[in-house]
Amino acid sequence: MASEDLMEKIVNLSKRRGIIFPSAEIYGGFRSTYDYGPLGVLMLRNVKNAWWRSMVQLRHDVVGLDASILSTPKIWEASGHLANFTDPLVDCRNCKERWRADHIDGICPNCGSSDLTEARAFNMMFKTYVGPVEDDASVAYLRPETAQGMFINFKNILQTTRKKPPFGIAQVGKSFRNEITPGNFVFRTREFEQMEMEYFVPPAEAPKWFEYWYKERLQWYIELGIKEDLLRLRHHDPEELSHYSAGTVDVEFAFPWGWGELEGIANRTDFDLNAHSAHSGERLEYFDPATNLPYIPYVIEPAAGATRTMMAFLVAAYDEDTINGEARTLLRLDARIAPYQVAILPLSKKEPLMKLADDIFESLSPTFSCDYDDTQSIGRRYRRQDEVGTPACVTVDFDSLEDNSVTIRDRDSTSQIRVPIPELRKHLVSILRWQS
RNA sequence: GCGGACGUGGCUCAGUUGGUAGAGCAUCACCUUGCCAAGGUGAGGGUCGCGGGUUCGAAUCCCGUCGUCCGCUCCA
Repeated sequence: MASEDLMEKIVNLSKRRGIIFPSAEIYGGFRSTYDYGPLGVLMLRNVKNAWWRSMVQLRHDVVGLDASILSTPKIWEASGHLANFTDPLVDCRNCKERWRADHIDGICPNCGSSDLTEARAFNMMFKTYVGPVEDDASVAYLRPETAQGMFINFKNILQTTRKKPPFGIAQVGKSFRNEITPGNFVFRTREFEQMEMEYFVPPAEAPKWFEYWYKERLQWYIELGIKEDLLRLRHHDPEELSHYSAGTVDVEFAFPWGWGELEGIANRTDFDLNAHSAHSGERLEYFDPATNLPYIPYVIEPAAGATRTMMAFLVAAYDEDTINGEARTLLRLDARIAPYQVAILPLSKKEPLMKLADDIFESLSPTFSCDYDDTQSIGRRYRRQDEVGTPACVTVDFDSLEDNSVTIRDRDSTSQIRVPIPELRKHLVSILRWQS
């Protein structure tokens, strides 16, 4: 498919089917904000749950956290974000180009003019005031990353969970960055959701775990159905490393406009624990009983964007094919990511067919996210479900009343099987490889 | 932030040289059909992004603003 159309199709589909709406449309829109609709909230939650499952639930060496978004400036002084998230920018009055003030010498590299505006500091953190008085003492920031929550709780978690390195702290939540240029739909927004894990290891083991995690994280996307050739690992050059990083590998996805980062796996060394130790006066270290010596662990951080990952799943799943000469749009989503796993479709609105379909919905909905659709022709309803990636449709027909069986129709192949209603749930669990 | 293009019902769009809005699809109701959409009848839905100006009169002209896309810049 022509890639230039693909993004447009996904944006339209998102709007049309209640996945993602541009926010505040009735007020003319509000840049870089999006609202996740009835299907989008299901899908985004599935992405986050799949991450949590693999990073926390299935591991005994990782625990969870949900830290505060509002945060004291002290955290960001220590982390370096107050200093390093600030770019001084100047504009050239002559040719209108904009430059980083610290990258040029008072002369516009484009036209040679020295008629530049004053340098304006641009900090990417959202600042606000806590309490009734807006003075310097009441300044707070919305966190630009969730990671610092893990570092400032390092001691709490060490003391309450009996964990010892190597161990991790994971968190899913919103972060805020006042990006100069948001865009590409939900790829870069000023409010976004992160899935981050800080994995604390003995310093000598850092390279080993760094490699372990970026390989592990790449596999996660593949395992959830993104084709391998749409993914790649990219090692950062030394000069592009963040202020805290001794090494970074990005997991990138082939978006319609090019490769884009889904996740960064960074070796943050002991930068953060050191910095918070120094600024807070608390000793953020691990006492190693083997050597009788304390040490400051190194941190390997896999940090993923939940919202852009959801978009990657949409892009990767989008497909158009032909059924009986008719074009069809479908999302080939893994059952774990799809908004609905199952749609229950009574062939007719006549009773007692509806009652039977209701009963089936009731029996399946505790296990699966289910949709229910009794409008218009059955073919149209299949197409509707295809379009939002529902992997299985359960069709209740007149024979069901006689043989106590229903049809399961597969999204990808459109093939059908007939199963007895008492065995329906079991069949679906098996077909969808459902695990929870 | 700069430059360019654009902004008409949920979606895709049409609206001639300014005279007070249309289509297809979608949605809803009823009928029909009854396993892979686009049969029938009917219905709802737009002060043409928003604000101001010019004009007897503006979706159509002008200004501002908000938003989208592309390029530049920027980018944990």
